[in-house]
Amino acid sequence: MNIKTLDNYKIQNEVLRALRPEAQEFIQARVLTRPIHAGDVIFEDGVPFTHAVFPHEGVLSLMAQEEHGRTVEKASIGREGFLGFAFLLGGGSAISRSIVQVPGYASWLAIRDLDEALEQYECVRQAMLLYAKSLISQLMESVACNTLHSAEQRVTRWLLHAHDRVDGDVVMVTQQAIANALGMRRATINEACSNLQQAGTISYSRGIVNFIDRPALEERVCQCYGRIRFRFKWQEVGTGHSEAATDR
Amino acid sequence: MNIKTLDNYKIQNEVLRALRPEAQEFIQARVLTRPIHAGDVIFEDGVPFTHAVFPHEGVLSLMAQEEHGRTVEKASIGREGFLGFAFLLGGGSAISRSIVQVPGYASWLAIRDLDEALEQYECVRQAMLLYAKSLISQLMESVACNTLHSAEQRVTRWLLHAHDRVDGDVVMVTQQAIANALGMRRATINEACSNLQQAGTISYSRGIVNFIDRPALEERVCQCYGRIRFRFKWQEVGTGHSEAATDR
DNA sequence: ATTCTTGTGAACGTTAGCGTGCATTAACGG
DNA sequence: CCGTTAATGCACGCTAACGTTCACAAGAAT
Repeated sequence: MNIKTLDNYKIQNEVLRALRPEAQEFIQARVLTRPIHAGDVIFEDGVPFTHAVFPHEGVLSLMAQEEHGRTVEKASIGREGFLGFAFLLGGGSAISRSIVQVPGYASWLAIRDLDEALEQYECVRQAMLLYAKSLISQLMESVACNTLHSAEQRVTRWLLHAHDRVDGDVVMVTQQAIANALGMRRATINEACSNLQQAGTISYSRGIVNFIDRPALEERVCQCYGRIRFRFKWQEVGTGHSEAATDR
Repeated sequence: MNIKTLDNYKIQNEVLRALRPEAQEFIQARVLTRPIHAGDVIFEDGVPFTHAVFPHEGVLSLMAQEEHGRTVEKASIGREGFLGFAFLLGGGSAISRSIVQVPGYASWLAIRDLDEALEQYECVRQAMLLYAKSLISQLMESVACNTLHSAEQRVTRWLLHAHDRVDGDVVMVTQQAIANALGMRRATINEACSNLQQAGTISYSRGIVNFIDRPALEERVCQCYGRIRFRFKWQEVGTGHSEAATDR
């Protein structure tokens, strides 16, 4: 794991960006920001939290591990969220193994500092609770999507979420990684990606996926994608308890 | 929907039971408690909250509805939780359609009163946040389970959860209802239940499921069941932010 | 230049669960 | 008591995804 820290970077994490300036500065002065590399393990399952992690670019996956070696992503986290919400809701340990699925960079904040930020700035708790709610929505959609929708739709959804979480139109990810995330065979992913490429929506080679025609991708994906996006967008705009009846 | 209220009943909802006596009395004085019947719609998707609902017995399902008529349960709620957590986390409307899957009885608390309880008693917020965390765990397990495990294992898990949420060894539920909850055909459920019955673990007839050999059921179910149970149990015992590193 | 590793493409037979439709039986309401 | 409805049992062919294995090519390492 590369431990070199970044000196100059853009705060792209949306939870951090939603904070009031003074809270943001407080946290900014205490975080450690560095690149995250594909395959890095951020937390092991059950290990006590030492930090909260705020991705600015890239994708983290909370992975479920099956006896027989199969895996699935229980949830994925990008710039719209952070890792460590279990601490916020009243626990001391990571809720599952978290790994880097798409490289990028992220900020580490020691739990001690997070605790202080929570006490000092109400907006921190509020932003984090709002993300917890969005996460619940994401999870609910995932339960439904994983149960009801086809392999190709799920691959498409995964790619779109990944695209949302990086700058530009290139996502660094192999078919094997997608297979692990979706709990499918690589062969199944291959077929889906091959279809998408032939349709001219993406192109890819050796772990580099290019997004060519996003609108076309969005037409192929199931509604789950849009619903999850909407929740997160709404979160960005939301201001707390005062929303109208459009909460879906 | 039966509107007759219950005069005498046992508070079996574990969120309510976890509260300090004064908070429990405050809420107790304001709730309306009545039976819930299979098929009742508690909230429609997107409708503004009017109440939080605390089941004492029975099962509520948050249902996802697909274009083609297929459905799945995104989450299920029994006496270990409550309906309305989205309000707590910062939203005004139901996050999805909620229906009664297994009959029982539940307490309704007006949002106005809930708000007051949250302001007056810290333990209310704490208990509810802890449930939110458990719910996230439940959802994560469901994502994994729905993706990786067999129909029979999932049926078994569903039945065990239902059993946990009623008194005694009888669960009122039809195969069709289970099929809707799991997003499968009734024929698939039929086969699974038939196997379970032949193995002597349950018996059933016309919407009445009898649990005969629970240990045998627990041997057949996937680990997802145990993990979810463990989270909820831990929640009951938990006292907030002070847990050791056994949070899994 | 040559080996080695990693990512991709494609093929095999297998199977769990699907969509459908129909028969049977228990309970319920008049 | 009987007709109607709801719950269950089962059987048909079908297909999406599975497990496995092999081949090939692009980079990386030596």
